[in-house]
Amino acid sequence: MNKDPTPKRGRPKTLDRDQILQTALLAYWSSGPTNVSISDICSMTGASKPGVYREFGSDDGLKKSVLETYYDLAVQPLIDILEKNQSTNETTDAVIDFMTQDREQLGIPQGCLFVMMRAHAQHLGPSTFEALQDVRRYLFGAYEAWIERSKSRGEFANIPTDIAAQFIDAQHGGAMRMQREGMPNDSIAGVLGTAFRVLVSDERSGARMN
Amino acid sequence: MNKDPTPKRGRPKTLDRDQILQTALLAYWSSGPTNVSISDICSMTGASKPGVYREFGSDDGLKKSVLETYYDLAVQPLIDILEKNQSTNETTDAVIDFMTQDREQLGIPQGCLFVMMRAHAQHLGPSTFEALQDVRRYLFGAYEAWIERSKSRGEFANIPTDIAAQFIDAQHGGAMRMQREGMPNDSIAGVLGTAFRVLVSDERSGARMN
DNA sequence: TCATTATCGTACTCATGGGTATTTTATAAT
DNA sequence: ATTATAAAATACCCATGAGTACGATAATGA
Repeated sequence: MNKDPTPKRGRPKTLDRDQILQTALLAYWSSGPTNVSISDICSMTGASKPGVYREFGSDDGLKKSVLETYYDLAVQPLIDILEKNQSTNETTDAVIDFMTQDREQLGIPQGCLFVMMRAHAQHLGPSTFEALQDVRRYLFGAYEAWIERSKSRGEFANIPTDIAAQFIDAQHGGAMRMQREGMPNDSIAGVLGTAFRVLVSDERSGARMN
Repeated sequence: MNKDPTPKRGRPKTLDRDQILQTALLAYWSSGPTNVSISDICSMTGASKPGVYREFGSDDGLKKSVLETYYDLAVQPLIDILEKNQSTNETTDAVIDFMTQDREQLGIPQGCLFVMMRAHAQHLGPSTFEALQDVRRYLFGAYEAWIERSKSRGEFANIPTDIAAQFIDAQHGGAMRMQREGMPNDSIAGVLGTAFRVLVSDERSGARMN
């Protein structure tokens, strides 16, 4: 991959930043962001503690970088679904499918690291907290833009945009918690289907009566 | 109150169990159940560490007792609202009012200890976890009984009872998270009002179009 | 008065976890 | 070859937090 375009002085780096990020991401995601220590990550990756600190500065710095990685991996795809210009019903269906994918089959942990980090925000350092707020802003921006577009097509119920965005966020958080608590994905999809029915404008409701 | 009906042998107990429970309850509730140590509680109450361990056995035992206290204080009142035989719309309004009370004014912390403990379940000991499952069962029992009663009066939408119960639980969790994140109570009430609209049977909907 | 009983609280142990001081080693530039 | 540079890792520091050993103390009962 990286053919060292500018060979640097000093001892060459052997620490694998990406491997640490991936390992930490999976560990935080499956065990909870506050249940994995730097030492744990070191023993999982074979890296040394000072190596990790040289690369990420602190626990806070590592968590922040992991959250950024997670954003690209799992949040942006959700935003992409919202930005694909489908009908409101098609979008809600696609969002439900996305949230209730079979994680076992995909080899990724249950739940959502972003949602977990929000629940543990008190335990996180300042830069992770900042990154968390950024992700929140991006996501709400995407929700609100989607809602506005839906409204302009007359496909959205008469709900203030900010309230509707909060509502969607709450359903997402609830679904991710249910998934972590072991609820089957089709039950979660049932709850989400019920919830999202409220978003569709009254003339069009009944289109999804599963 | 307690006039020592059977004066016991040995040095009389000076440790104030109730004071510790109340202090721990408030501390867990406002700072998060995993952000308060036994030592913290000792310095807040003036109790000694061995005293606390004599009384509650362990950190886990204390948290379990606190959760039981919290149940009586904040969960049972919600169940009481559900069991008061009002119309479905009256009940949802009462539930929304209950969830969006001005906590500042009442002198109690934002959010819900039960919801927080669920989010931090991985950090809790086995007996607290058991108690948590008990509370969950009681609450879901109350949700489902209320839904069934509503359905028998023809006031409830055509949603499977278990799915509807999960939906209500998700709205509760979302509302409590919003409150902790500083969202104003009337906005939270707006989200809840939107959400609960889906529960009312179609013939009757429109009764609450705030 | 003296034994018995049960609680009290100081002062510990032990493990964990974030973070670092220090020495060693591998490279590039002179 | 020698010097400068940057990264490597061992072995530590320090704070915190759960949990306890143990001697002191305050009551009852004989």
